[in-house]
Amino acid sequence: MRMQNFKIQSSGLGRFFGPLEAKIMEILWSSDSEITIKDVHHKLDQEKAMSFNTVMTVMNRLVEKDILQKRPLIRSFVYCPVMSREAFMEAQSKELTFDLIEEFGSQAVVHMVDALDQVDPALLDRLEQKIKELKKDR
Amino acid sequence: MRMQNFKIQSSGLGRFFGPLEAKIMEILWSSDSEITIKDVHHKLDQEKAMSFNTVMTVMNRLVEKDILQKRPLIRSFVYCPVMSREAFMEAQSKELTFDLIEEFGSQAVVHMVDALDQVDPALLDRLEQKIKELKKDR
DNA sequence: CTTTCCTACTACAATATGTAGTGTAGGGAG
DNA sequence: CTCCCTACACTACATATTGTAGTAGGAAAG
Repeated sequence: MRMQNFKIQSSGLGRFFGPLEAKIMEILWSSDSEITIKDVHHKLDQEKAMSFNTVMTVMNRLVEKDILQKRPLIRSFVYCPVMSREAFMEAQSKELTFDLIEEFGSQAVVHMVDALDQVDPALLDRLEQKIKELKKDR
Repeated sequence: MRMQNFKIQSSGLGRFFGPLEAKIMEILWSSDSEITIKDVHHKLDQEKAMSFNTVMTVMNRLVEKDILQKRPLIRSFVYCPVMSREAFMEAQSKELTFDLIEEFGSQAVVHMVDALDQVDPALLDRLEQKIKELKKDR
């Protein structure tokens, strides 16, 4: 699974997926086990009328992109995410953090401190601690 | 100017622009003053044959996206970036760092330490110092 | 054997980007 | 004063991504 874009304007899953894709992933990750298109369609259809085929197309595209797996079952298929939501978020966080530092280097460092301070100052302490831990292990 | 995407797979300006857009911005930012489509086309054309109109279209799209400015001159137009390359990178770095922390919170913090350590350990010291500075000012 | 249902295939719209042709207006050459 | 050249505007087409959905086919169920 290889994400292409981090959308700057969006938030949450919308940063990585289209709007419908995001809703579908939300449903997949919320359901504990494997799930059929029918199930997903049923949930989406309650919010907004939508063709079964629309859901199927998008889900199969997610399979092509290695974000979902598709397994044949009796007379049907079941779908499930290749990664858990947590693993996905973890992987993206890692990838993006690396990219950010590769791309912007020390510029990013300055902004990190500001950003952490504004979003949640407690994270600053956490970061300071993490740095100390790493240095101690040397 | 509002960028939409940060492309995870690319690097440099290619993270924010299409391939041709990136080359054009490269040229614009390399030239110290205002520049015509003709100039840009001339430079690009040496690498790879390309229509004047292709360059014009892409440059005018960049104007629509508020990335370039276009000023009428005698019998022609001159183009220049709305922001310097430095300002652009600075703005993107800031935006993305904020987004990253908003989106991933403490998860990002953990990855930051790892990423900094791998990309350039000296940045870790810089970060530690920055945190101390901020805390002292309280 | 027919109906129902799921899936595959196909198709179309909108947006983003790369690519380029045609049309046009106005300044400069003769 | 007329004609041409050039730079620009407008239009068009290709590919990719995403949302949307119709149609057709096959298999199961009755």
